Amino acid sequence: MAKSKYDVIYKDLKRKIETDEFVYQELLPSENLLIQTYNCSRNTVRRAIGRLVADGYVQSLQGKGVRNIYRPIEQSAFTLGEIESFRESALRNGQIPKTKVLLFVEMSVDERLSNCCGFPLGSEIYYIQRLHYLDGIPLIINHNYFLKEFTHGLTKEIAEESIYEYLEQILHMTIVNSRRIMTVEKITEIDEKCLKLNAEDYNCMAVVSSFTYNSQGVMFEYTQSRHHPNYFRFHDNAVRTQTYNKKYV
Amino acid sequence: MAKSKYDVIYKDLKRKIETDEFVYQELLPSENLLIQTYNCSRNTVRRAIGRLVADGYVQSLQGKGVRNIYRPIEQSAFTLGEIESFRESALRNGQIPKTKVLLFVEMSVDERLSNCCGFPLGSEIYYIQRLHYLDGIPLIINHNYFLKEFTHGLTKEIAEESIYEYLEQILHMTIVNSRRIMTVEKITEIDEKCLKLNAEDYNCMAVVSSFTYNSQGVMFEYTQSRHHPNYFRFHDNAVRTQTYNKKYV
DNA sequence: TTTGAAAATTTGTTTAAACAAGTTTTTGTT
DNA sequence: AACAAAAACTTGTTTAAACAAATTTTCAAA
Repeated sequence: MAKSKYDVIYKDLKRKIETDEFVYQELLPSENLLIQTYNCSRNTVRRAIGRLVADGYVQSLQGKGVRNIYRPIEQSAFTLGEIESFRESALRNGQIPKTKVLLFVEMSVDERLSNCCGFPLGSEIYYIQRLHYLDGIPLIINHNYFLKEFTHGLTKEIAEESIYEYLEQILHMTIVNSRRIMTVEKITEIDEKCLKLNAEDYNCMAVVSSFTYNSQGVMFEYTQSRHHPNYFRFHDNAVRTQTYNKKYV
Repeated sequence: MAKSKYDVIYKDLKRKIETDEFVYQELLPSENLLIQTYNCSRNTVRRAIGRLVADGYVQSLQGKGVRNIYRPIEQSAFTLGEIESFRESALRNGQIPKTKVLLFVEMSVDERLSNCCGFPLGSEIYYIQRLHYLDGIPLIINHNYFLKEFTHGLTKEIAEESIYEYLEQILHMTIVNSRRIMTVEKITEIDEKCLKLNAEDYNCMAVVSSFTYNSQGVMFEYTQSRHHPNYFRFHDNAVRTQTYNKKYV
């Protein structure tokens, strides 16, 4: 697939950081050098670096340079700031994903559901319950609610593979962004049974609620992902915006 | 404080979105119009919009425009992608923060601590336990570990107010970025007592581990924030990077 | 009225240039 | 050798311009 120049540079720098081609705690080559290396303009190389900063791979220091502060993290972590299907995430980490469809029904939105997900009352939807395994261990129960209007033709078979692949490649839907809220909630009987949890041991779990939008600005998916507390791990990097005077060291 | 132009535009657009000056689901004024409004270049206005996209406030659609998809969220939520002290976050949400210092000691890093936080064995540190209240309710227990080398002169009194304010304004430290990991963990006796938790009710809690870096690339702070499960709420927005062919709505 | 091509409009990418601001190195003077 | 000023180098901000790509609008022909 044709890529943009800054994306190629971004990925190349990222790789060089991850493979220790750039030394930890050292400065990356200066913008001027990178411009020569990649034969591009300053803006383009700065755009790539900007993404590395957001990723927490480097920190950029006026007058000094760009310092590599990347440290490898443990596997199996879900990284924030990206929309990935379970399948994509697992494959990225070299793990073996398996998905079992517990429930696949068509229904319309009642008041309770409308309140928690925001779909209009009476909307026609697909409701899918899926259990996700990683390397044979049941880790996540997903409750997916898809607006039928935008996801025609979903089947149980598709749900066993990858729904996003179907939406993007077959229906040519453009998935734009996803708002997520993480909370801790009590486990239910379903959680207990499916994830082999023991309330004596863990009576809570991590819950990620996602609200996903297409290019029409419509929220077409609401998903509640209920994670085994022992395996849940979310990563994030925050950049401090200078509130006061900078200066020093 | 002197601000950059794009930051002024960003904040102004953000305000106009939050106050419904721009209609939900409608397109914002085109870049050309914004250029006239703010009397700036296209790059500058695009930089501001880029931040709104990252915030999940708008979605930007080639050939169409920039659509307002902002929905107000409940208060008391901690938003990812920013480094904020408890105090800053509370004040931003118009809540009354209170902090009680449970423990303030100077110590050196032992093997157990070195393993979980990454400080070199034997480093001199401040170890601070603080209980944070919001509107009178105890919500968070923080275990802060600061490298003494970079945070000289910390006192219990400062810890009762704002440590970050001290580091930035008095020591003129530049805090750059913070890596965070969210997990769910068993509650301890301290948690149970301080947060008035009941193991029958909740035997787990949300834990946010932060690794914070200064402008020298040194991780000078490790903090474990243990949140009351009932009040913990983390927000995030993810932008889908097109994996396949776009095309269509 | 419908269809389809052309034009206009919108966002996306890339280059170039200038100046500001912070840090490091060099240089010259004492 | 020590100090201070100057120069060089680094990232940060802003403007300008050109072209690409996607969508919407216009308009002419059927």
